[in-house]
Amino acid sequence: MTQMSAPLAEDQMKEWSSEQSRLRGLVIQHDTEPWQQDPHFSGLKRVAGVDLSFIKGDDASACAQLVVLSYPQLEVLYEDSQMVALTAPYITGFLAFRETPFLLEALKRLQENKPGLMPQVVFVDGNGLLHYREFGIACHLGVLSGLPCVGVAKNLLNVEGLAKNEEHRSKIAALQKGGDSFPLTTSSGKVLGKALRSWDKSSKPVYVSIGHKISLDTAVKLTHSCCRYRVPEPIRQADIRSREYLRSHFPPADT
DNA sequence: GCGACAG
DNA sequence: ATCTTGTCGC
Repeated sequence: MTQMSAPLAEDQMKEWSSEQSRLRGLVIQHDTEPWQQDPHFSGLKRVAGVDLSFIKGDDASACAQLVVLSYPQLEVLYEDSQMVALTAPYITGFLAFRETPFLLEALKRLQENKPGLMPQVVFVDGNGLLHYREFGIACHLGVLSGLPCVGVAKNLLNVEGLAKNEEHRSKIAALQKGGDSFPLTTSSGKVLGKALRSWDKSSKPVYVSIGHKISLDTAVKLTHSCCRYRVPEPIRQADIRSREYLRSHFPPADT
């Protein structure tokens, strides 16, 4: 009889690593949709954002959020908040194994309840190809859902020589206005993403990378076009609404 | 060995 | 991710 046992953390990470390497080959790094070819993204009507928010002392309970916004108006057309019980811990490089299952469930609910509102592209809070094994959560969600995805991280993941060193800070300082960007090139010369000044009033950039079914330049341009503030509106709305859900359903513990 | 490390 | 108010500036 085959015995199953909870793998040690290190073995679990090895399994996850090979899973990421396997799925990495399924990522499509070019524009596959008609609207992506158009200078003004004509034909793009719905963009989504996903995020998970947690309660302070509980890292196992979270509110999984999916929002669909109109484009280019960026008004919320659909919202889904769902409390979920996470099983996987947060380990840098393996964020997808912790959060993706619940994001896929949210997309599934959308498909069943409002199929007409299925998004044409999903913004994910985190990285895509800008990852240790070039398969961050944006790629993971993209490959498993089949939807075009863009990864937008608020902090730089230190992969293959990328770091917030002097040279990096210098390049950031050179970003003059919203829309300006520079490539994030690894020590081996590969471009894994771009640092983007998402709007005029932010000195701190966001890190954009390919998730699935979109080119890097299109992802950067689209991200900029979805920014009212530093963080793309779809992700920002998902964050705001999931936190609001927690505030109203799980009031801070009193004395 | 030490530090760094998406959310 | 989360703990946290006001404050300075456009």
